[in-house]
Amino acid sequence: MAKDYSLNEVQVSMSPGERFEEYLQSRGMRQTQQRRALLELVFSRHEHFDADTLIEQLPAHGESNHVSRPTVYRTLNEFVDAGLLRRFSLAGRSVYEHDYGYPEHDHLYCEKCQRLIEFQSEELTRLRDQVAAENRFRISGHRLIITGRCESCSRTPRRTKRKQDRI
Amino acid sequence: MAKDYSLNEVQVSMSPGERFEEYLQSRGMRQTQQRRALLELVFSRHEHFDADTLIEQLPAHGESNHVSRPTVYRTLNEFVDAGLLRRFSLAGRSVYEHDYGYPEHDHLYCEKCQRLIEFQSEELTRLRDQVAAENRFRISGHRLIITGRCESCSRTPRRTKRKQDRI
DNA sequence: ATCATTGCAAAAGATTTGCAAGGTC
DNA sequence: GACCTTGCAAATCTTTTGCAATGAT
Repeated sequence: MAKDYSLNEVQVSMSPGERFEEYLQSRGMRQTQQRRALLELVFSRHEHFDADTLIEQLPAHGESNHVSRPTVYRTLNEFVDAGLLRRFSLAGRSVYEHDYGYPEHDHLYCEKCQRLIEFQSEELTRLRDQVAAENRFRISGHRLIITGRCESCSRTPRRTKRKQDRI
Repeated sequence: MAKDYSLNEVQVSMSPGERFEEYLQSRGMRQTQQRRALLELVFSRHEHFDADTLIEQLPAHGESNHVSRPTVYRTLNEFVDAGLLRRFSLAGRSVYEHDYGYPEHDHLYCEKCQRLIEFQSEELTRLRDQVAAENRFRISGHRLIITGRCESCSRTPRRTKRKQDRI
């Protein structure tokens, strides 16, 4: 299910931390405890996450390395700005994933277990470029989400009624 | 820019109104002034819209055929449920478009003028089905959004800094 | 010392919900 | 008349912001 990260890794010269440091310096911004803690947490694993999930995984309010909610949001925006993370909207909220050093890919989204499964397709890139050319459109990116049920959830009876999905 | 609706129209036996009526009856729900007004407005033109835009286009508070905000949201959910409208998330809010009787398509999204341009691609459907098959994934639908700049916005200098997009 | 950053509280934007009054079948 | 719907107000959820205190360079 999870893609083989190393096989398709894009060549990068800096670690996410180094790249972020450069980003901060170039803008007169500062290294802080909070930014370091979040960078570490975010790049400690390769998963999709939203702001709330990230906050849950942070040390609790009061413990060291805790980061307040507004700062989490602020820093996620910085990561996106710095090209470290990519963001997209799913079911009404923002979902984040690694961007820096990670190959372009798209997703299968299981409406039952809510899991995102990655896949890569060069054909899609070609198709995308062709459509854009036909429409004289200057591409900055794309996002394909195929919705449905993953293999294991297909074996299960119909899902129970849940809050309507807003893809 | 706008697709030729009639050329690719899917064969349908009922009008949106008839279909919605059937949906209501089958669930013991009622025809109301508000549902009629919204159905009429929504199917009077083929455009993408969000709840707020729709509300702006409704008769003002006090005039006949006005519909309250909560009822607009409730009814949009019903339209989606009834298969009349399709919904997706763009820049943090829900966008709606005709579904019933309208062919499957995808979008180019101009980050500058925020316009959605439709396109159809059978190749994409094939690609999607193939990816799903490879992952033993049972498809219910998909959504491809190509972001960038439309032709006319490409001729313009860089866009001014705006609230970050959350595709 | 200067100026960016944080946390708090509060605001803001989108959407939903409880409930009493009103409308539809 | 039964019971679904509406509108209002208020709640909820996600994300942002003003501002005084704190921290980084």
